[in-house]
Amino acid sequence: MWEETMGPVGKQERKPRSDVQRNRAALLEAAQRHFLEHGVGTSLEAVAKDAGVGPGTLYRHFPTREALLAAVLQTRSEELEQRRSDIDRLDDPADALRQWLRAMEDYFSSFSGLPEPLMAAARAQDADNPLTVPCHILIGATDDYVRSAQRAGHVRDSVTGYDLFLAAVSVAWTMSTASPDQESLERLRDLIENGYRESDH
Amino acid sequence: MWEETMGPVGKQERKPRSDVQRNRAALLEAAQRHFLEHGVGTSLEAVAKDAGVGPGTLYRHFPTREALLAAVLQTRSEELEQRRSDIDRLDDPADALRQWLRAMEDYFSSFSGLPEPLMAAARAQDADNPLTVPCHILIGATDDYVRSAQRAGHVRDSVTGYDLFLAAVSVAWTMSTASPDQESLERLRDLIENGYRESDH
DNA sequence: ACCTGAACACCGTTCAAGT
DNA sequence: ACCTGAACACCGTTCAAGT
Repeated sequence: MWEETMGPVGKQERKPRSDVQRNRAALLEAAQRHFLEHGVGTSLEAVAKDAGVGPGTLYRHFPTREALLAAVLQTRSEELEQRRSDIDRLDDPADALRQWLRAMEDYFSSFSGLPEPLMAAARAQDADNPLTVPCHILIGATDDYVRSAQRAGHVRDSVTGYDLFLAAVSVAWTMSTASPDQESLERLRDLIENGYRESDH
Repeated sequence: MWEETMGPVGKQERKPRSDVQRNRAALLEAAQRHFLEHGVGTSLEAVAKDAGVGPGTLYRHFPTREALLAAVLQTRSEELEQRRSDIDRLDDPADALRQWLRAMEDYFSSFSGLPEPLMAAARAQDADNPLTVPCHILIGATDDYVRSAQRAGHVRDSVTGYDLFLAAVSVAWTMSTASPDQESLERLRDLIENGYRESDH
């Protein structure tokens, strides 16, 4: 005695049952809180309990930890998109690239342990990984900034957006794992910047 | 009815019971195999079973996963030491530094997942972490190579051994997590080398 | 269709009982 | 002193039973 899907097309357009919407929202809210407090490896059982649902409900909504993570990251992705439109107003392409790399670092630092699954999703092979999409968007954006800075003669021709994406994830991972002092962190960023910058600038 | 420790000094000098030696050796052998096959996060229960001892015996010998890991890494550390003495025979300090960084990368790639606990141990605060000792040795060695290359004018003055240690661990982590193609890996290494190299060389 | 929660498997860690 | 293995706690994941 339940509603039928409308047509042969895969996507059923509307009418998610109200409890479904409520459960989904509660799961996302609880998951975000637990990711923030205990990192991306937090107990999913605890998330479900905190959302007031059984573990089965969590798995029905989000079949894998990555699926849940990707959904929770949606908000952060929108923040990053916002920041990107600010960066795009800058005149200096070298400055834009630098700020974009910092913005990505912040994004990668949203939850402790986030660099690991993101890095794993960055390889094109994992097409079924829900985190692959945001990764590829970021790689593409980085590539835009890199090309723009290259046209202005600020960045070596051999450097790609993928390279600097990898570097940014690495820095975020180093930050969260080794938690180096501020000076070391600055020197690490300088190292990378010197690495991609064209020498005569 | 067991043998007493000899004096008030902490370390009891000799005579570990023969079964103790055997158990320790079996644990190390099994652990190395499991670390190689399943990474540093492998099941300790399985290691104990494979060594033919109960879980309690494993914990008695190696109170933490890091302690077991540090003991298993001993062999690799000796290999690295050997490689170091080869590198020390090189004339070009820049070449020596480059080869040393590669040697460290190989060391960090001994087992999948090794970069994570090593990075965590690199911060001086974790003095009780058994992995801190090998880390500090490596950082010190890297610093020697960096200074030597700096004296020859090959490396920027602002760069430290710690920086390049962090970079090497990051590269190893990127390799094992994102497993990039060979080209990306080369470009990542180039990025770092361009980052620490003095421009006029 | 969706939810529930019991059930299963697996693992880390401890500790009382043995020798 | 050292070993054993049962015992406890915790978690991921599935699935039969409900609505």
